[in-house]
Amino acid sequence: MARNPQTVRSERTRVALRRAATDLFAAQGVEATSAEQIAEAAGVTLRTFYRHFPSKHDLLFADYDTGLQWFRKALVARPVDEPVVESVRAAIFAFPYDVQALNQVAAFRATELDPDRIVGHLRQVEADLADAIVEHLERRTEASHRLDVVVTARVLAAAVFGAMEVWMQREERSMADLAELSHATLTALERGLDDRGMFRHY
Amino acid sequence: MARNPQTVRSERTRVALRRAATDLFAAQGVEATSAEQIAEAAGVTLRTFYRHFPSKHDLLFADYDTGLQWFRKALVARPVDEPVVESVRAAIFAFPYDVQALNQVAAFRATELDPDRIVGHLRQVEADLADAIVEHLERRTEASHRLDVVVTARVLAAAVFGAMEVWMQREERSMADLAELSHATLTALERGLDDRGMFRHY
DNA sequence: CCATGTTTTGTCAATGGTGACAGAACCGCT
DNA sequence: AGCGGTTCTGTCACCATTGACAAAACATGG
Repeated sequence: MARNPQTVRSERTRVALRRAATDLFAAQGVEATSAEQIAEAAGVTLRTFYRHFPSKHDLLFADYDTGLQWFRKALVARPVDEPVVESVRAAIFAFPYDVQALNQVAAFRATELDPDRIVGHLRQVEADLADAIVEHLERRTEASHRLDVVVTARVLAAAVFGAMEVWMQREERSMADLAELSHATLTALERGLDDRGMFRHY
Repeated sequence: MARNPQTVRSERTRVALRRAATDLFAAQGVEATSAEQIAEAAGVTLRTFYRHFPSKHDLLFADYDTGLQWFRKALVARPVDEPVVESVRAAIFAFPYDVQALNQVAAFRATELDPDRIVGHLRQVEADLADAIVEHLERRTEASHRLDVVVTARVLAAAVFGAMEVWMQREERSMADLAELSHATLTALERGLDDRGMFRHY
C-alpha cells in the first residue's frame, strides 16, 4: 500500500505546471495568462492545476514563501535566553535572500500585477512572520502575558516589513541597502524592547 | 443635464440591497447567502449589486471602515508638535467604538465566516491605519527620513491591532478591557518611540 | 411635452477558485 | 500478470468578481 503523498506522477505534473506557467508568464505577462491556459499547456485540467497550487499567483511567490520556512528554522536554532530582537535579526539575515526574486516582486508591484494582489500577499507573509515569532516567544520558559507576546511579535514583523517597503520603493535596490535598513530598524527597536522590560508591565 | 452621481434611485437600490443582505445574513448565515440571492431579493441584477458594494463581505465591515474615517479626522485635529504615540492614542479613543460591531466581528471570526476573509480585512484596515499615520507624520514640519515615518507608522498600527487581536481572542470582551489593552500597549511603545529619538538615527 | 445627454441597469461573457464524486493510473505484494 | 488499496485526475456544478456594451430610466433646457 502506498502512503507517500508525493508520488512521481504528481511531481511530474507539478513540474510541468510550473514550467508552463513560467513560460507563459514570460511570454505574455502574468495577468494576461489564465489559469486554464497554464493547465492546458501542461496537459492537465484546470482543477488539477488548483490541486497543486493554491492560486495562480502563488507561482510567483514560491521563493518568498520558502524563505519563511528558513526563517522559522533559523529562529528555533537561536538560544532561548537571547534577546528577541537579536534572534529575529539573526534569523532574518539567515534568509537565503534572493535579490532576483525580491527585485521581481518590487518590479511587479510597480507595473503589471494587480498591486492589491501582491500587497495582500506581502501582508500574508508578514503575518506568518509574526506567527513564527509568537511561537518562538512562547517556547521560552518565562511564559509572558499574551499581550506581550502578540504585540512584540507583530511590532517586530511590522518593523522588518516596513524597512522592506521602504527598500522596495527605491529606485536602486541592492542587497546591502536592504540589510542596512533592516539592521537600523531592528537596532532602533532593540532599545525599547529589551533593556527596559518593555511590554512586560501589563 | 444631471451631474450628481448620487441619484435618488441609486440610493433606493442601495438601501434595498443592504436591507436584503442583512435579512438574509441573519436568516441563513453569511456564507450560505450568495450575492445573487441578495440581488434578487432586492429586485436587481447581480451586476448591479456589485456596482453598489465592492464585495459581499463589505456589507459586514461597513461600520469598521467608517471608523477609519473618524480616526483620520481625529488625527489631523491633533497638534503637530504632540508626540506621535499620544496623537494616535487620542485618535484611537476618539473612535465611535461600536462594541456591537466589534463583538460581531470577533464572533464571526470564531464561527461561520471564512477566517481568511475576515482576517484579510482586518489586515487591510491595519494597513489603512498605518497609512493614515504616515500622512499625519508627513504633515509635520520636521520632515523625517522615509524609513522613520514608515516604520513608526507600521509599528504603531501593529501595536494597536495586536492589542485588538488579543482582545478578540478573549472569552469576555468589554469596552473597558479593549481600552486598557490599547492603552497599555501604546504606553509601552511611547517610551521607546519618543523620549530617546527612536527611529531618528538613520 | 419633446429632444438630448446622463445615470443606472441589464445582459453576456470571462476568469479565479472550490467542493463533490467518479474514474484512471499507480503502488506494493503475491 | 493480477489484486486491492491509494493517489491523482477529470468532470460537473457552483459562487465571487469584473469588463464591455446596450437598453432603460431620468433630468433638464427649449
